[in-house]
Amino acid sequence: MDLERKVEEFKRKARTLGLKVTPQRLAVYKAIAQRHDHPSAEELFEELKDKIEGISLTTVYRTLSSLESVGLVQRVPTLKDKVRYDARVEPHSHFICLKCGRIYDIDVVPEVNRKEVESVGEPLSCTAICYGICKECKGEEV
Amino acid sequence: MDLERKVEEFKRKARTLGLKVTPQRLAVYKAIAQRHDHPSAEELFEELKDKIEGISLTTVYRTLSSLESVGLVQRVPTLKDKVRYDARVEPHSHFICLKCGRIYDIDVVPEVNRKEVESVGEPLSCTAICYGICKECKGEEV
DNA sequence: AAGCATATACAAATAGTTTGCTCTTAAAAC
DNA sequence: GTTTTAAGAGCAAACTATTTGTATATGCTT
Repeated sequence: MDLERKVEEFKRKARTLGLKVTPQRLAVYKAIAQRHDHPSAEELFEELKDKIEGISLTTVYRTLSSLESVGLVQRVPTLKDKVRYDARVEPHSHFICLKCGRIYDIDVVPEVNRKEVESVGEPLSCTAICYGICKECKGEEV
Repeated sequence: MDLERKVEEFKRKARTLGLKVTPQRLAVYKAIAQRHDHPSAEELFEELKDKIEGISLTTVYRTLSSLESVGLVQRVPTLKDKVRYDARVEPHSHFICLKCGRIYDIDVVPEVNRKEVESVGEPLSCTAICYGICKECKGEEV
């Protein structure tokens, strides 16, 4: 889905759900929808602070939290003490590089033993995390 | 594997790897090995501060970090801005309750499309995260 | 038993995130 | 289009999670 369409869908969905479409929110959403590196609030703010006048780190935090609450973005599981977000909300998985820490998207939905999962609770979705060394880092090892 | 044996293995492995076995480290390891709720440093400290004289939060942080570096404990992926640890280092997966946030162990190793993963890098291990509502929370919903 | 490298406690620094309050603005109602 | 108003934004300050500096203490090799 291209950016244009994602943004239109964003506007429509946000308004339907009672979220005002402000320039700041639009900017945050566009920024995150264009990136595939699952940025943190801080990183998004760094990208936007010079481009968008009148945007604060607080707003980025609040925006991400609003968008998350209506399902327009979602958090990605990490090993670090920092929250990262993804505008891609369809089921997919991640590859975490153990060397550089980068998180890549992978188009994979894991197969798991349903019985085992259901022994704990009712599953709604399932994602995989693969740990390894990314090609970028492999290249540097030479 | 029972606790006794895990602790012996811990002592042996730690010393081999150049980590001194101190009362604090032993206490932290025992505490985390007995729990299955993937505690944070703070939570372990809360559990230990009255039982073990002379243990500080700083030590718990440094201990976890040392143990992690030699593979005696590992971090568990979360959505929060807080690091959680697991003394169970064999491959397994997790179930995260979307209501209470608890993280359960599940004995599952996900099947994923290897080709897709390898397009990003060289995978070393793979784990699944299932999101849903745990039985505990289901029970309360009545 | 002694020596030394490593670990510990404490306090202070840093990083990430949230909150309170006042001012502003998107968008619904007119 | 203007008005109205509930929701959003900015700033500063509070809070929570984690790390670091430094002086003292202690496992463990010899």
